[in-house]
Amino acid sequence: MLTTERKALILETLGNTGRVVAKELSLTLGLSEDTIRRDLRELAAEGLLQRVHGGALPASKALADLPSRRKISVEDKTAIAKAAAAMVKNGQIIFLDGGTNAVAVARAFSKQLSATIATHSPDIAVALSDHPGIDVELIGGRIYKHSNVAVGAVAIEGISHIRADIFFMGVTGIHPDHGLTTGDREEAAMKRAISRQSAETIVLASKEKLGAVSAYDIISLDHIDGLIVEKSCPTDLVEPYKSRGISITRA
Amino acid sequence: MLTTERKALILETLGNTGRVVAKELSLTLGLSEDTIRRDLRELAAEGLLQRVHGGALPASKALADLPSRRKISVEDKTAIAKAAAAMVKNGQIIFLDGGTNAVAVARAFSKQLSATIATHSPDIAVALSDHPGIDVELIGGRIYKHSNVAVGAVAIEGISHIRADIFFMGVTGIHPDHGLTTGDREEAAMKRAISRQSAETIVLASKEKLGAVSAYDIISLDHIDGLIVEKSCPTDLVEPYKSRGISITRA
DNA sequence: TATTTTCGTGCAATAGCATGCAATTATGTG
DNA sequence: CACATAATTGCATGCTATTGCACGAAAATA
Repeated sequence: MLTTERKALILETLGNTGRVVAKELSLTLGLSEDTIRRDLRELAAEGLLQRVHGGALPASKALADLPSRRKISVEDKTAIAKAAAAMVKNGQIIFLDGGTNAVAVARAFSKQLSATIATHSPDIAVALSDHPGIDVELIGGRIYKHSNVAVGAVAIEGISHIRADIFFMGVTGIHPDHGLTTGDREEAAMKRAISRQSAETIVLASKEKLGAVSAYDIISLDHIDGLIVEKSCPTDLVEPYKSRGISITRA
Repeated sequence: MLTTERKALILETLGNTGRVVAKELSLTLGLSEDTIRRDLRELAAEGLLQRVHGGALPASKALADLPSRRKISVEDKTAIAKAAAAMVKNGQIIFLDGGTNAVAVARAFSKQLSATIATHSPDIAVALSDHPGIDVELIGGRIYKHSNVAVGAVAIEGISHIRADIFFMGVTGIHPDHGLTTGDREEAAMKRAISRQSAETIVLASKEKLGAVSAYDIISLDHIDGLIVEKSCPTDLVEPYKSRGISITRA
């Protein structure tokens, strides 16, 4: 049995049944579990499936999609979130982006904090609903399913009436030459509009975002004021941003 | 059974039914309660659900916030919700109120339904985020903590630009003489504004609301078109509304 | 208050994992 | 064809994750 053939078979099985188990595969195919595990590891590295203890699950299914994204370095994400949350002072008005990073920031706010959080993400609004000191200003609009945030003309209009002290922005790519980018045009427009209304724009950049470039431009690096990265992030990766006068926070 | 798969299943069950019980899960899945409890604890740590004694509730705070309210006849509520959801036809524009009743309606929409749902409740938006056929139009504004919905001038303004086919309204009181009432002034204003923009206004009235009166008027009975009550509701309680030409649906 | 159910923690057994290594089998290359 | 190189595979090793059980604490219930 050819390796490639076997991998195709694994993916096919996964597609049909929604899951594969390493042990079962080794029995079915008459190979050691080690080989199967190796295959699974490689397929996972290619992003074709999601590796879990005991086997694998589909990579793309909405059900499997979110938990896997969530799992990418949970500790690091909360570290970034804590650092961001600590920057907020009482009485400030903060714009919080959508996305898992931003939800982590919302969760990280101290219960003593008293501030106003503006957001176009219902998830953020829900996450903050039991926070006694925080006023939430929700931006309405058409909900863009892919990332569950409000977008469109209504949302842009809503943003234009708020001026914030800080905008905590999530991105999918930050690159020395190409600046900030994200995978969706509408979202890019939202981020751009929010940034314009904010005194400071600070980017939440988990490791995998540094040096990455996505399809749609948000803004150039000139427009951002700060960058929060993990402590574990290599110095040379952030150097290009530091030299442009962007303040780096290591969380 | 893979651990990850199991956790996904728990979350799915939670999404469908609004609650999970540790003991039931252990029986269903053939695993010890310890394992289930461990899963629930971990999911809670990730913020994916809210752990409670005996099981777990959805993470969306405002929904689980009032477990006392929730305990009041869960089946009846989903029956009302199902009846409401069944009234919606493809292509319609629906206004959904905030509150537990309305969230139940959102959950009850068939996966085949293709419609636009406008709402000033982030909880509704989140509940509908994985529904493929539904466009969500979110109304922004200041979030009113008590019930977790957008209120205020911005919200009223947002409503004024949408015209809906049906408004499913939640109330805290419906009375033959005093009409529809609710416990908060801002909310009353929102409901009034939404009702004005909707061709039909239908009230979701679980048993305990009938004959009850709260502090703030919403609108008189003349302005409502339908009433959905539980099947178990005594006939004489709904008679006053029927005689005024309001169509009664028993769920 | 008394009783039962549910929790959380520590613990041990099992299953699954990554890594390095050696043997075998393809794949080039002269 | 001969030889070197690379890929593939299974095995041994030490490590991690998962699970069920026991036991005392906490919470619900009567």
